[in-house]
Amino acid sequence: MGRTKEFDPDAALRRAMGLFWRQGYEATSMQDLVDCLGLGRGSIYGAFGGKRELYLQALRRYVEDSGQAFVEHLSAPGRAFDAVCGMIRHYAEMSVEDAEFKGCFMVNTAVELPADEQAGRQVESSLSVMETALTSALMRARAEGDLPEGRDPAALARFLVTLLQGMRVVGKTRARGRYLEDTVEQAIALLK
Amino acid sequence: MGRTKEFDPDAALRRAMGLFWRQGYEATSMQDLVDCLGLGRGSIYGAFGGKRELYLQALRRYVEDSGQAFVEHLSAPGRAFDAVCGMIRHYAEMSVEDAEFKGCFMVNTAVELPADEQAGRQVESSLSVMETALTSALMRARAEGDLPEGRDPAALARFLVTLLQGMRVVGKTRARGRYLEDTVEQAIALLK
DNA sequence: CAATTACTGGAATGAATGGTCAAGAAAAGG
DNA sequence: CCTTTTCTTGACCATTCATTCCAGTAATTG
Repeated sequence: MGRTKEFDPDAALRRAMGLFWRQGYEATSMQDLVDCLGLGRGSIYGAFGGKRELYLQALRRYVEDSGQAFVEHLSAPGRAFDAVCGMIRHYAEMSVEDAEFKGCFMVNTAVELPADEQAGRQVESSLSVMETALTSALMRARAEGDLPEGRDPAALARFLVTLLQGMRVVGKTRARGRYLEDTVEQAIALLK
Repeated sequence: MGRTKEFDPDAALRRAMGLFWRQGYEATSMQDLVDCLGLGRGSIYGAFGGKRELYLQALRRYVEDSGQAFVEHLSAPGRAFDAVCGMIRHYAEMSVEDAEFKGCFMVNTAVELPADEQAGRQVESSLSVMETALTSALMRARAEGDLPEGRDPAALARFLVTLLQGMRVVGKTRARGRYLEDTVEQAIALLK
């Protein structure tokens, strides 16, 4: 019933995500979104609600997508220990290759909107996914004999979650190269 | 020669710092600043320039003050190793006690304004101060026999800088307690 | 005590903000 | 085909934005 949408809401959400990710919430105006999405204001409000609702939907999408990729990486075939090390290296590579200094959308949100309850819930869910995936990977690594006895996989996982967020912050500075190289090296040394 | 200022520019800058720190750059309006500083618009523009100039001056002040405190903590009398551990614990405590979820003004800036050259320079100078102070503390710790042989103080310092930034990010979430406790514990275990 | 100089506080500015709305267009159901 | 329902477009709204400006005021200098 009724007229069908002319645009792809999924593609529009993806574009909005990129814009919010690059510019942040406050620095992005509805006019920016109109220009970027190629839609009229009315269409955006009709499809997504307001600016904040659009942001939250974009964030949700980011959290789901990146969370899935995170879990997949850590549960890939092969030794879990190598997967964990690979993840740490991957974070450094992502940051160094990030020419736009976008960083991580989730970290950006945690920093810019710490008081927003709904955004906060998504940030915490993202951290939780990382924690769980890392914990189970580290438990597997221990079973595979790659993790020294006496190490607590859950505590180590939370430590790594914190460290990865730090890499995303340092990755937004121009001095990131020096910091990230050594961070990767030292973190991996810790695990051994 | 002319009328003297009725307000204390230093105190005003401090108040502005608190406001930008709490709210971020974009989310803080000149009206907010007028209300918070208790000054007329003209006085603010006359004393500090515009909004961005005021922000940069507030940031500079933060970077200088916190940098000095950082260095002082690490060069206090006593074993350097304990000072480093104390600093890690201090970061966790600061974050947990931060009822307003302000986080670190420098981290907030790095995340919100990664493309601003002047802000970036101050962020990098802040990281550099931390790196230097940690490196020299770790060298002292090694000389005092508290750091295992074969550890590279400079690389370890850069690793710790990254980790501390991560603690500030996680510290802006409501789940910070779990993460920070384990992060402190694991980081100190790494040093031993 | 002038004259000078700089600070003060609020009015005024035009642009930009997020959000609404109505008129028209297009698709689906009957 | 006609009605119904939704979508699209762009004009429109009140509000807020950063900044400028100016008339009034106070302190210092000679």
